[in-house]
Amino acid sequence: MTDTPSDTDNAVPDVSVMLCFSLYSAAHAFTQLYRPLLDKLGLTYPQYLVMVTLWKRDGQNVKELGRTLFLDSSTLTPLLKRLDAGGLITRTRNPKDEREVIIRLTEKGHALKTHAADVMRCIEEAVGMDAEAIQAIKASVDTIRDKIK
Amino acid sequence: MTDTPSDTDNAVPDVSVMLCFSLYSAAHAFTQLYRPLLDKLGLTYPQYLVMVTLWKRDGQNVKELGRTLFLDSSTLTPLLKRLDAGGLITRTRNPKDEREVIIRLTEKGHALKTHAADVMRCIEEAVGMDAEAIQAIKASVDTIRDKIK
DNA sequence: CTCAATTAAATCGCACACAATCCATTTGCA
DNA sequence: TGCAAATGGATTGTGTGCGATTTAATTGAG
Repeated sequence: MTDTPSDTDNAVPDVSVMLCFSLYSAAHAFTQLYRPLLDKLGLTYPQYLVMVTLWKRDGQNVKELGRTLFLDSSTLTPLLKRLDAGGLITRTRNPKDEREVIIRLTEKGHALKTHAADVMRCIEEAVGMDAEAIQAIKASVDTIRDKIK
Repeated sequence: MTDTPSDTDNAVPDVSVMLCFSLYSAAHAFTQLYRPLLDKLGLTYPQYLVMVTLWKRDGQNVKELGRTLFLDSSTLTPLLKRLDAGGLITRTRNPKDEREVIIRLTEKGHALKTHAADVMRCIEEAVGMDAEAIQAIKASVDTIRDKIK
């Protein structure tokens, strides 16, 4: 029996060497970074992602939003209800196909886009890397995500 | 008014160009990849991270686990209670400092380590990249996480 | 034309995350 | 020594995520 300090087992990988943990903890760190900024807009981070998606293209249904964000209706429906309750969006059935629910920005929801520009600037500043370096990392991460999806 | 297809606003960034979204979606993709493998062990992904940490070094308190995993007691306490209920760990106050709760693997918790090796092999195979490429990406992601922490 | 298969949302149950707060123990300084 | 500050966990409340199931609308094969 070798007596190592604090019972360390060197045959077992630490979480710190696992790529999945890097992504897990980095994603959480970003959520934390966004939180104080988004608090001012009354949004959570996933709600912000939905708003960004709608600012880009208004009038999408739940399925389309889900394809973009990799989320399904069991996550989106309650989230969208909260945005609705906050007066940022409306949810109406598509008359052409009553199965679909079309999400549309309200005036208030549209107006919030102005403040979002500040948020993005703050994030860029916090990351503090040039656009090329960021895009290179992003491309690598996307490659892995698409491989395991 | 330019009439673009589907009301697309090109002045707004899509989530697909945001690094934070890449990390967010890649982290979720990993959780999905792990799920069927961990289901066989009766673990969730965060529970697995705790077990990996304990397999590496047994007998840590909640604070230490939290520092490693970037989680606090409000997340860890309920999670550890579930591992306790599942017979994988024990939770006992430190007699030297009654504020601390020491987490120790049970026989059953220790035994699970054997199966974990299979899990890791499956994950590596699914990612399908050489160790060097993975470590390069991991290093970049860690750099960003540490910058924004 | 009809009814079974498919599709889109919603619902339910469980397990994270995390801010805010509370409680018990320990520490440290006046 | 005594007591306020600090520390480690636990608790509460809100908001995701997601598997499994349900409901309603549409589609398509016979």
